Amino acid sequence: MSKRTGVLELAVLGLLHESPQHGYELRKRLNSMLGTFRAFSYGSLYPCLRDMLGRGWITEEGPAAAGTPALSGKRAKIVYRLTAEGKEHFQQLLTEIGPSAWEDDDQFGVHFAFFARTEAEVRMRILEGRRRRLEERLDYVRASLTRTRERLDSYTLELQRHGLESVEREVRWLNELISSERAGATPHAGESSPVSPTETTGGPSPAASPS
Amino acid sequence: MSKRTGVLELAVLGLLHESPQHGYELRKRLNSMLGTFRAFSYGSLYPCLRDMLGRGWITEEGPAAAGTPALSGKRAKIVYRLTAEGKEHFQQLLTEIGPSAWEDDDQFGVHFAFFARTEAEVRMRILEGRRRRLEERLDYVRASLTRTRERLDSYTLELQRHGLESVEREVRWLNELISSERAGATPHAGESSPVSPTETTGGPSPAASPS
DNA sequence: GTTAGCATGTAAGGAGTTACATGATTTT
DNA sequence: AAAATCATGTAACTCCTTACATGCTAAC
Repeated sequence: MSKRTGVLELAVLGLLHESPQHGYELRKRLNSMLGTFRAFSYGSLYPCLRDMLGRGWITEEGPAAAGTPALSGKRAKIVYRLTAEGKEHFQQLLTEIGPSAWEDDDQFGVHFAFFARTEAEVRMRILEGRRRRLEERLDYVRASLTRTRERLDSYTLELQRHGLESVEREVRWLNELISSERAGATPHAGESSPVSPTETTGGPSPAASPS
Repeated sequence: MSKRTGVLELAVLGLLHESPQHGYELRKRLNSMLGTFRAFSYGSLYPCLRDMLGRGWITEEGPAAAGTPALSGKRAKIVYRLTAEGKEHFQQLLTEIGPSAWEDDDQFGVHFAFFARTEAEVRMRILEGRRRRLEERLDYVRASLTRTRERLDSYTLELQRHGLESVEREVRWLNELISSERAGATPHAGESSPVSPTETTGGPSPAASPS
């Protein structure tokens, strides 16, 4: 009984919620959705699918059954489809959020990726929890930095500075998101929001290295 | 034969290179040095120390032996000290860098933290390797983004944008560092170079803009 | 004299990767 | 028909965390 409480499961549930897929495609969509944020390998995906199958959240369809028509020739091997239990479990995971949804970088990232399916109230809780968490981290690191500044060489100091700025940027990003959420009930719910290619959009970006 | 090729070992070697310490203190210095970048627990530190002991890179001194005088009452339990082999191994790790030194976020971060002890040529190799790696990632993600943009909701898109900007920012940071290195800002090359505790140290600090 | 922090450890396990093994289908 | 890519999977291993167990010492 492996526990599988990881991010992968949530991500797979979310992707299969959109449409049934087979493993190979799933992995590509997964890594493409998460962008620079994270990447998974087959060695974790397939065992995860097997587990989810065992729990009844998904079913698999062999190559014989042709469910969806209008698909070009490509007949994939095994198509995984979300069950009713799977959908329910997904919604539960999205709603019953704990601190890990903002404490853990990965968890937060995946939760954020599915914000379009998340209730506004829950979104706000996650964004604010995340912001609080990062501000605590900033306080702590800044404090220990002022205590030990003189003992650090300039490269280490530079690493610290860059790290701090990364986190500060993420906080600013969260601030904007939170304002946006408060202002427009659901600012972007629809399609094709223009990602402004405006040259200088400030420049957030924390990412840096997750812990 | 546990392999222990991780970042922890390198970091511990580097910290013990400065001065002998006991585990508890080591862990605090570790997490304070790495700042927002990373954190370790005792559950990984102590086994690591045990391993390094077995390999002869460090020795342990019980509370009986009072090596350094002029220490206030605080008699710590076990003090770990780097051996000659340990020092050699550390220098080797810093010099014989492979791609993992720039592919892996953690590895890069810890290597960077010890740049003050790293040869200028090796520093440059790591910085440029890292930059190339990030630019490849940018290309890849940007390409797959333009292919699948319309299929993503606005939150997912926002996550992508934020991630991309994060990486772009790190590339700019690397650019500044590389320029700075080329300009010959090498602050210290040899042994026991005094790190000036000057408040607003110019140092090798590439960022013209003060934080 | 009890809470808080210092100090050292271990067992169990979580979450994933790498490298391998295997075969089908498309492209060149 | 060879090469590339699609597609599925497994075994072994890495590296670290959590939770626990245990005591010492300083502060209130």
